[in-house]
Amino acid sequence: MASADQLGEVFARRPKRADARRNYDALIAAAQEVFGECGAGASLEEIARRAGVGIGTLYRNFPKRRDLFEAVYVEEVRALSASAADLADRPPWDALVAWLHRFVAYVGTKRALAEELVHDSEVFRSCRTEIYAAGEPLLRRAQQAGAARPDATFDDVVRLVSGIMAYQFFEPAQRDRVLTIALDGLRHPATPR
Amino acid sequence: MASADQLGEVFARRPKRADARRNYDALIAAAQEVFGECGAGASLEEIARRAGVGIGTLYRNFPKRRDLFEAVYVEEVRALSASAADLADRPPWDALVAWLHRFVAYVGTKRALAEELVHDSEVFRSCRTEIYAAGEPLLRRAQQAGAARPDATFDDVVRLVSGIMAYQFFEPAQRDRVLTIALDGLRHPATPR
DNA sequence: AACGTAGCGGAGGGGTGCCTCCGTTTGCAA
DNA sequence: TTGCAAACGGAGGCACCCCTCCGCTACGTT
Repeated sequence: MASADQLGEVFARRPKRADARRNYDALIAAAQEVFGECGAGASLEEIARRAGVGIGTLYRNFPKRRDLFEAVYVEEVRALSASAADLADRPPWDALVAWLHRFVAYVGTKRALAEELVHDSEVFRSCRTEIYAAGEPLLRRAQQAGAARPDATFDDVVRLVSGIMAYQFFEPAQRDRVLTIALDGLRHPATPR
Repeated sequence: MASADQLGEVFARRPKRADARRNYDALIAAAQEVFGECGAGASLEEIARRAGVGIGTLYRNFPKRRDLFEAVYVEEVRALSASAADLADRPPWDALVAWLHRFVAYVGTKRALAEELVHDSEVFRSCRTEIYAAGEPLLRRAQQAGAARPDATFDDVVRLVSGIMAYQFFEPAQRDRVLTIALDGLRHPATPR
């Protein structure tokens, strides 16, 4: 499967020597932080600084800015994709909603990166495939059970939810209220009107 | 009213001499473009370049980056706020939906700016007030007519819609489909479940 | 038509980030 | 323990951006 290959390939770039791997991981963690705070244009030197390594080390591991994006991105996708498996035994609608809740955590960091990567990246496409492979069955199951409207595609749902969550909510209560409204729209059958 | 004062004040900064006003307007138009493309961190020199004026002219009109943000922002709010009046004679639900459609155009540019301005800006607060004054009656009217669920606040609706629209949709058809799902959630009475 | 001044533009100094290159350090295999 | 290849780090050259300053331009008034 193409997607697994791509993700595995990125993962395999991880260096083998102990100190090198430590630095590599520190860089990804720092990048996750800094990209989250400053967006995709964040300073690479700041990332190296925060990871406690020299700028040269950053460039050896990630020769291009995009390489760092991809590594961070893949890291998050792995976690998200893995979490879909736990939900198989829940009722269809609940499983979908629960997974979407995990999805939003991932969207938080993603926003800035995605805009950068979306243009043309094999890795981005693979990640997309990976996520869709994890989430789409949940939607289909909910639709077959009559819990979700049949005219929504999984892509629609992703955009619906991620858009809402990209906004900062100062009150968690409001975030849940807004998500509820959106999910009510998803739950009901196609608008009769 | 505080909000009108604030917006008027920004508007009054517009210079009087013909050539100066031309430049001022060109700068705002260019800024709208460039901020839209590059986000809030866009290069001011690029903006001046694209407006066809010297960098000095930019700085005379907008001494601080924030001043330019505010001017762009106010410009959009004026247009949006004005457009609410046209909708008074439409049926409640249709009026709300129509206004929200105009709202999304405004959100496009806003995204990056808002994050910058939200921190502490009198102007930002005024604009918020202005928009809410324009849109909230539309929601209330729809609620009173039984077309919109009563437990949604206007703030909820704003976040719901702006979040969705902040995403880039390559296909307009999909954008409409997603918006329909969300608005269906808004239309139906509170989830019985 | 003539003039005073508001407005113009862009050179230039200071700062920051990008990326390369190479002398030094260090993990690990023998 | 020793040796060497892999990995490190940061100095430095280049590019771009921010913002100020001042000699020049041209608008609008009289």
